[in-house]
Amino acid sequence: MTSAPVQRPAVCVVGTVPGEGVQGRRIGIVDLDREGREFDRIDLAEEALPDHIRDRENGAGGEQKEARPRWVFSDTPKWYPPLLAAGVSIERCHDLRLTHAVIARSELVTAPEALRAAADWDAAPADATAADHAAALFDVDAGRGFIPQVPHDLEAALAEYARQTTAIENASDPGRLRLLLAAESAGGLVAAEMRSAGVPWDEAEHDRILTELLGPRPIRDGKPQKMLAKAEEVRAALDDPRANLDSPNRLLAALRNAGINVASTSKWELRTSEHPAIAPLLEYKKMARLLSANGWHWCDEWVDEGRYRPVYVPGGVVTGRWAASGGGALQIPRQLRPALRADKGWRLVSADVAQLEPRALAAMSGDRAMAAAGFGRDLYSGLVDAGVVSTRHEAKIAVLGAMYGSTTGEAGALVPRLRQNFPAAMHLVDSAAEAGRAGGVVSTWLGRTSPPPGERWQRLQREANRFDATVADEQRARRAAGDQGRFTRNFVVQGTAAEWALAWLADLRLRLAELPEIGAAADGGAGTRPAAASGPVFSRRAHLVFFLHDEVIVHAPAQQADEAAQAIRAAAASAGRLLFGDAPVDFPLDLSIGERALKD
DNA sequence: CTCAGCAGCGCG
DNA sequence: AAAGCGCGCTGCTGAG
Repeated sequence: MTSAPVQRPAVCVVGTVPGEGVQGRRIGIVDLDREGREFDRIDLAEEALPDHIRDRENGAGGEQKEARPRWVFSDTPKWYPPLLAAGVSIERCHDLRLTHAVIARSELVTAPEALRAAADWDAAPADATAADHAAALFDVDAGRGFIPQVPHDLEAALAEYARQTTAIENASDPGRLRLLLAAESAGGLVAAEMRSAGVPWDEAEHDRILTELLGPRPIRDGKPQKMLAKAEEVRAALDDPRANLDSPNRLLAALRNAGINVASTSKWELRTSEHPAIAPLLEYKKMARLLSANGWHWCDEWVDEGRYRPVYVPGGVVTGRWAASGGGALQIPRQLRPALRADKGWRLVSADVAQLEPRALAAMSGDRAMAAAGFGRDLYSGLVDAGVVSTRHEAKIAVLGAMYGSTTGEAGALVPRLRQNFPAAMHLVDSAAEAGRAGGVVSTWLGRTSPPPGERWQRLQREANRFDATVADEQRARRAAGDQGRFTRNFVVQGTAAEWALAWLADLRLRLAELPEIGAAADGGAGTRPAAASGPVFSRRAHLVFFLHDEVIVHAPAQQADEAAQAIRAAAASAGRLLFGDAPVDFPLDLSIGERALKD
């Protein structure tokens, strides 16, 4: 056995190294101390990596738990899924691609030049789907449609890590940036872990819902019977037996022929008509949507052995929100929520934050009046009680209007009342909008910076400033400036809310990992869990299975559900303190424990 | 035939 | 007659 290392690494940089031995690819690992100096370097076969990392995480060789290193990865989706598949999870990482994306653009970074020059780090994430077909893409589509990946070799990782470290150290506020980057990287781990664990999904319940609403599953790709019947109902009401309901153009023509005067076939426009064809048509459209987006075909493709495994893309939205790339994780219709169902002997603990974005705004702007209006209660009702508006509905319209930049209609009429009552909050979003209108950038609370307007935007502004500019030129430019202003106005709020949510997620992840593993007996005995559905990492304790902007779902053994709920609450409180210190803003949760993940 | 762009609607 | 942010996905459409 090896003796305990004299020095404990703060950071371990992982990457591929040249030289393919008989055992396949080799992986290098460089240990850095707290000052970033290299003090050990090893290399090993790729197959040996999971065991090596497990040993280091478990403290083999005398390392204490507190001494777990931060693993530096080129791209978490490239390195972590194989570890999870081997039953290995890690505590902390530094994702070079995610970090690069933030700090190459952050206003907090004072010397971004070296980072920006390293353009090969400015790439799309490795995507499981793309990776599967990477070889084919190379052969067939070389140079076209190929998603560039970041470098995965050790030397490139070391060089980029050094550049990033320097940039962060020299930032105007390194602490804030480090907080953001740690949360961002932790998000990368969570996304991989959630995909590995999967959302427990009751396929029979899903089928039951579809059958109830659409009729039994049709053989082959036909339309289900209730949908066909509904279509006939519409055609009868239109007195047009050949009307095509699936083509917007032809549907519009059919509606016109029936004397229904609408300019488009969208929902809100159809609702204005009283014609007897409208009600069944709206029902038909809803059915068609359910069938195509989350019907049987979707279930076949995305649900396997009782687990729904969407692909998450952390940092996929410019504001810092996550995106999805496959499986539609961000748009599961509420109709289908009952299909989320805990395994036997387990529970789903679901929690969402009430009015996260306005709370983030109150906190970051230090608006004490707004914070007080929401403290310990529904923020919208708080606005009514404070006499700012007269109904909860008005409060919601006004607050959303303030954050989105509404100027007309009901929202436009209500926003000035917020400006009067919450000057600090409104000044923050108004300033952000002004910066955007002028072509500038804005930053979130922790330092994520908005992308500057593009070349098209700059051209429109130039054209409007020429001596021979037409009225149309000026209109286009003004319009584009307004759009950019509303974007930056919303960016600071949505982005800061996303930071709070990431901090919540990161903290929760660590708390859940501290919960004890339940014993084999407590696992429920025979047949309680689909054994193949998730790896050993997630089969014995509460773990995250779903995250959607301001909402988490934890799958927990029944006897651990209360502890999981407590962890969710504690993590929310911790996230608030971490970001906003002692600011008098709270982030109350709606939390429920049950076999299903039903809200309300 | 492929494919980018759009409409429409789901989510926050 | 939909105003006002950020997304993804599906199916239709018109162009090549």
